Order: sequence, then structure tokens, then C-alpha cells
Amino acid sequence: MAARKRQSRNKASDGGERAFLAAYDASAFPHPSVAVDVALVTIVEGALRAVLVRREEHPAKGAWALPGGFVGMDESLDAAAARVLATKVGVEGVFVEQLYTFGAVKRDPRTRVIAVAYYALVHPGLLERAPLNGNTVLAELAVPWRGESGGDVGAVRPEGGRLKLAFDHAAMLGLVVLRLRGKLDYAPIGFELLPRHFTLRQLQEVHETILGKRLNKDSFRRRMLASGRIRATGRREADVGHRPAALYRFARRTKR
Amino acid sequence: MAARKRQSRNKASDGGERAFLAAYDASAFPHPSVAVDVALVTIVEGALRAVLVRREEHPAKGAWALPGGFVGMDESLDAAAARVLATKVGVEGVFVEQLYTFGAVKRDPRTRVIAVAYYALVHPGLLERAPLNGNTVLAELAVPWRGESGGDVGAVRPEGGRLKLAFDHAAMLGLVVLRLRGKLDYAPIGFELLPRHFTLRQLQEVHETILGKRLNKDSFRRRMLASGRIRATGRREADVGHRPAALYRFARRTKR
DNA sequence: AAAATAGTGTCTATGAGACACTATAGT
DNA sequence: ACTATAGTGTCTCATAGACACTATTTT
Repeated sequence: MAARKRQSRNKASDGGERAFLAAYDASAFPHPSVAVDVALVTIVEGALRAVLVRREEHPAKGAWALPGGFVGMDESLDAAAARVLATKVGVEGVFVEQLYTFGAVKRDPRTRVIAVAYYALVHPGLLERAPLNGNTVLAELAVPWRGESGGDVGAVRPEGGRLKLAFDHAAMLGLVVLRLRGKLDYAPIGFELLPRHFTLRQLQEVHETILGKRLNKDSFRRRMLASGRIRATGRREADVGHRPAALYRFARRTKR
Repeated sequence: MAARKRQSRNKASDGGERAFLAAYDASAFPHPSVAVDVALVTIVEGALRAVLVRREEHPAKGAWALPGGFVGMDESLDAAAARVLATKVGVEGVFVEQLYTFGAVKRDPRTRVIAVAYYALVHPGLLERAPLNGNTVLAELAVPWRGESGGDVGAVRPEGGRLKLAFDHAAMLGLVVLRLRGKLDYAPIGFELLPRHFTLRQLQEVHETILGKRLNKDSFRRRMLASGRIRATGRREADVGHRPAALYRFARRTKR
């Protein structure tokens, strides 16, 4: 396919199938750019946070954006998302899932850019080596709606101060929260935000943070223990100033 | 990083924003093609069906594909999906929702094509004027898995005979079924597949078809009546050979 | 011993499934 | 009158929420 592109650039071409295939030459008519934007989400101090990068160039210069990049011609979308995480945030091997594709014509003023949004979940301990300097911040998410209403989600500096979000990234973050809330009960989302061993209390706090509401302790314990998705490690937490809780780990298989 | 490409094209250039914007010239480096593929789904005789079109050209010539088309430079993704439905199937104003974006490098052998998959729901009565000739068929979906396992979904001619699906369209249809099953209880999906007025029995049959399993009649009635999403019209069905059922209609607002 | 949270047992409210029964159309 | 399905009433079972109580660690 790449070989055929040469023909239209060096306008040598004839009839038959070769001509047909040349019609699909990528440069024969204009194509949109395709980018991936990845919301790398974690939980710190009982609040959802996401990595944002300040834009140093036009458009939306000075605004804050999700880490992103253009999709290479020989790179799958999933691979592009993983590359963005690895090169821009220094994170690898974490949970990543495609979210939604944003394709409004004017979403990027410079040219047509179709953005495939992804989200990734990570335990905050894994972000310690991430380059959180002046250009990159682990912003706290401000969700101005309850339940599964949906809508834009804002970003605030941990020490305070609202961040202006670039393009449609407030909508992307809104969809991330909506997706997390929707899938929390069905998919192993909570575990991705915790260290390998965790207590039921920690897991409940993660669920409460994602859902934005308090949960019943007794019912939560029963549901989790009955779900078959967690397994006791036999160990307990230490140095906690009260009765130590049992430590659990995520069990890959849902045994039914 | 893309800023460096500017010299390759418009070599007349100065500092400042103009030069910067020129760097994003769409033809400065190769872009993938972006297409939309739309699964137009309906229910006939207790089975899910989708419109498929036979490919008359390479690649995958002779195989059956979802109606699709390339996204125009001045056309949003949603608009492209609506255009495909209108021009290729003659259907307008129906429920359409984005599903997933398929971006494997080799999914289309001719060149790089990223496909944004959509699904649409329609009552079969609306397809009567659709061009269902030799090139277009309303294929029955064959779901080889239960529940929410997921996986490829096949297509069968209504009169029998398996259809070979082009590209990754079996995976797209699989995701459609998975999405329908997942959203059935939360979103107004069932109503889109029924005429304006319907009986509870018809609604239950739609749910059973989507879920691929039988439902409890009593519980289904109670759930639907308590959901606040349907409203009695006061009318009843006629000419049914037994006690006629009350007709309901979809109530837009969920009153809680 | 005091403080603090972990963990258990039990009661209640709610909703799904099951079943029996009554209602009402066409034939 | 018969048939077939609509629609109602009630019982049971499973699960979530609420509450009371016991257990176990650090200070």
C-alpha cells in the first residue's frame, strides 16, 4: 500500500486494478488527522486525579490538555495510546481502554483532527517517577454532577486554582467519570487504582471516590466477598493505631 | 515536533503563529483514512437483523459489509454516520450511537483505514422502502455466545445460508450485541425497535431477543410499569384471537 | 484502659421469580 | 362454550441497608 502511494506523487499510472488501488492512495484526497488523547487517572486523598500537560504551542496555548499524540501510519490506536503513556508520562503496562472518538469538525481550530480518547488507571505509587514538573500536573477532577447524569468535568490544581482545559478535553474527562461509574460494578476497575494488596476499607474508599457518594459498609463488604473477585492473602495491615484489617488481592477469575 | 515539518511544504515563512499553523498542513505527512461503518439493526421474527451490503470492489470483494463511507473533511463523525444511513439505506431520523473505533493497522489490506463503528436501531416497518435487492440484505445475526461474554457475531441470510463478513465487521456486530445487552435496562433501546404503540408482550419479546434468553413475564411487567418509561395510551390491540392487550407508548422523561 | 476501626449477626425493606387465579377478546 | 393470552394477587427467596454487638490492634 505504501508502495502505491509513490505513483500518485510521481504521477505514473495506467488503467486496470492498479488504477483502482491508486484511487485509495492516501494523498489522492485530503484526510483528517487522527490523534489519541489519554486520560491517566488515579486517586489521591480521596479524589480522582488526571495527568494534564500544559500546551506550549498554538492552538490553545497555555491551556491544559490530556497527554496525546498523532497516530502513526503503522501503529494501531491501542499502540498509540500506550506510546503516549510511555513517552509523555513514563508509565507502562497499566490498564488502558478506549473511551470514545471525538470528531466535531471544528474541535481543533488549526485543521481537522479526529481524537480517539482513551483512559488509563494507575495506582498513584506508580506515578512517582512521572515527570510532574511545571508543564505536567496531576490535577484533581471537579465533577459538577451526581450519579450518571454526565457532562463536562473540570480540573483543579491540587493546591487550588482552576485549570483551563484545551479543546473538548473537559467533555473527555466527563466521559471518563461516566464510564468509571458505569463499569465499576461489572469490571475490575477499583483494583487498578490500588496497590497489589489492599483492605476492604481502601477498596470501599476507591468506590466512593469514583461514585461520588458514600456506600454502606456492611453491604459493600458482603458484595465484594461474594463477588469472587477478591481473595484473602492471610496477611493484615500493620501500624494503623487500631485493629488491623485483613489484606486482600484481586482474583483474576470470577468463579461462578 | 510537527512544527519542524513546515519547511517541507510552504517554504515562504516567518516567525509567529502563521508559521506554526502551516506546520499542521494536512498534506505535509501521510494520514490514515477515516471511515464510519453503521450497523442498522432491527428485529424480525424474534431475531436480530442487520443490513449488510455486498462488496463489489476489492478488497474483500464478494464479502458482506456494514454500510459505510469515508468521513468528509467538513463532516462530523455523527454526520457521516447519518449520511451513510440516508444515502446507502434510505433511512433518516433514527436512533444512532457511536460504538467503538477500530484501528488495527492491517484491518483493511489496501491502505490504513480507521473505522468508527456506529449502530442504529429501527422498527422493521421503516425498512420497507429500503433497497433490499441482491446487493443489500437484511441478515439475521447469529450470536454464538450467551450473556455478556462478547466475541464475533455471524450473519445468516433470512432464508438460510451463512454470509461471509468483510474486514472486522463480525467483531463490530459482536460489540453491537454486547452494547445492546448492556444498555437495555438503562437506556430506551427496546422502544426504538417497536412501532409507536406496542403491547407489553411485544416489548418483552424485544428484550428477550436482544438478551437471547427468556424473561419472567410477571417481573418484566412490574419492572416496565414501575420504570416510568412507558405510558398507557388507553387503547388496546385488535383482531388478535384472544383478550387484547393494552397499548403503551414510550414516555421520554423518566419521572422519579 | 482508651481509642479506633475490623468484622459478625440479625432484622427489615425491596424486588424478582413462581404460581394460582380471574378477565376478555375471537372463533 | 372454547381457546388463548391479558392482567392481578400473593407467597417465597435473595439481596441491600440499618443497627447492635464483639474483636483486636496501638497508644
